[in-house]
Amino acid sequence: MYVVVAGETVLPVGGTPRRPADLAEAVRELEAAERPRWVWADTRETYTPLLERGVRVARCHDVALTEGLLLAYEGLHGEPRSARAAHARLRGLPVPEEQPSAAGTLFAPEPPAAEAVAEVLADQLGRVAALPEPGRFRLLVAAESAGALVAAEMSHEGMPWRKDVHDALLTELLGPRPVHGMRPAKLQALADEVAAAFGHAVNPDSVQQLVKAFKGAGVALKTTRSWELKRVDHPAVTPLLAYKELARLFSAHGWVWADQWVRGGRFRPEYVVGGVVSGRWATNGGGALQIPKVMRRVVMADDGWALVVADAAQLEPRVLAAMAGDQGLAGAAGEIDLYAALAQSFGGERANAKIAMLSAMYGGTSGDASKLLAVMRQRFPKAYQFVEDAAKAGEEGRLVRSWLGRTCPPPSQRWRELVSGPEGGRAARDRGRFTRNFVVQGTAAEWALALLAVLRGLLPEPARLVFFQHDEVMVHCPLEQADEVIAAVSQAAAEASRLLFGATPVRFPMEAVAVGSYSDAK
DNA sequence: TCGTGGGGCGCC
DNA sequence: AAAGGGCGCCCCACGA
Repeated sequence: MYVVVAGETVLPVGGTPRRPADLAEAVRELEAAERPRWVWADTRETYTPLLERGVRVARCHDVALTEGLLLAYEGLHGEPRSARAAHARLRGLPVPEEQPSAAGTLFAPEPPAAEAVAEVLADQLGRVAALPEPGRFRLLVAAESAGALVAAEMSHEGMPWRKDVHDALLTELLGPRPVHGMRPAKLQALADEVAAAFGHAVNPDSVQQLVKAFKGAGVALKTTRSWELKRVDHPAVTPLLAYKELARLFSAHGWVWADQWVRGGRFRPEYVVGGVVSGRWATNGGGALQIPKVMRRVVMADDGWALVVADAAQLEPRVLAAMAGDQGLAGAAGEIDLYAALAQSFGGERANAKIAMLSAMYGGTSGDASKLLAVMRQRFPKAYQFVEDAAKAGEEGRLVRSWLGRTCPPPSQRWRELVSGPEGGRAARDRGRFTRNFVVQGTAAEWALALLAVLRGLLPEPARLVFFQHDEVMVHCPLEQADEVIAAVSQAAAEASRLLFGATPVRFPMEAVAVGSYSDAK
């Protein structure tokens, strides 16, 4: 049973619309009685006010996300995908420009009428049914929509963040919080050391000034990337590397960041479901997916609570093994340490096995990669061919799809021009590396979404998902629930694997640990 | 003064 | 050890 919510209207599909006096209460009652699949134009917009009223729902169909998936499948990646745009397209009307949906939008358009949303839903269900693999795409739509529920819930709940511990950490590393516009003491000291090493003033944030200063000291640099600097013998290098590391902490996750993003002991980023073409999430401000490892100690469970942290081990090669149906690779992927299981195929070296797999999935060519890829081609021909085919499709300007049907963007006009020009080979190879990776990364993202959707349904009250980062989840729960949550994670991983791949020898281990602080995980 | 693009680096 | 894929965000430099 599908029930549309748009504005203040509730419309059971096939029934009559009504405008309850209290929308949240009406949703709560219907959820308890019928467990419908809720349909709305935009999950964050509609679901967040419900969450604020303490209403949670089990399932939904996000019309905009689904439209985006369908448009991409149809080769129309990037076309306006809002419910409003989809409805206009359906009626043959001019398609409105996409409005930015960031939280800060002042003049958001009126939500489309419930009837319009219902029309778009019917159209979408029809388009899905006509696909060659409707079952897979239905799973994709369900997982993407469940992801939208989780994202809204995590933004609402927030990740536990101890502002006092954060301040202490920053003070320890950088010195006390400076007045506005100043560098913290330890950062300034490092900047001074860099200048002293050159014998004149240099802004360590300026690439140009640094390259010039090193040139003056007889050191030719192409870039000032830290790995290149590490090879340079000059007294400025050590303080400069230290400066770069701390400057990043200060600017990206410092006091100003905390003032903006941490309230009431919780960090509340806005997640963007499907924000990455491969289906990974992005964030809109807050940098939640780039929290430096050194900062993990700041993420602490409340008193009497625990953080259950779990990440999927070697997810991408396992996904490749399952998709390609490569028996040899799938055999290795039946082990907990996939790379160790592959080592004997690659001269007994686990490290070589890892390089071979990563190079196959990313299109690597450097160092020993080509030699190791030749071994992979011989030992694991189906897996090798699977990513080669994806790369070839990309080079030829064709579309590739993930396991469930998420589709990469078509090549741009610019790319088509470039590819027939003198630098064409380079452009073609670049796109080949992208599509090669897309099929793997996209399917890994689908597995993770499925995991999230299942896990969400297994969690006991009042446990809450509070973080999700590509292949890693974090649950905040009362201490006494930790064991139950750990078991739920394993169960969800197994169920996600079954949902995507059915019976497969490939295992997707997801070991969860209960900790007091994020930094104590792994 | 503002927007944009590149360099650099955090995460997976 | 780095590189090969995907991002967001900071800063600087530059041009309108």
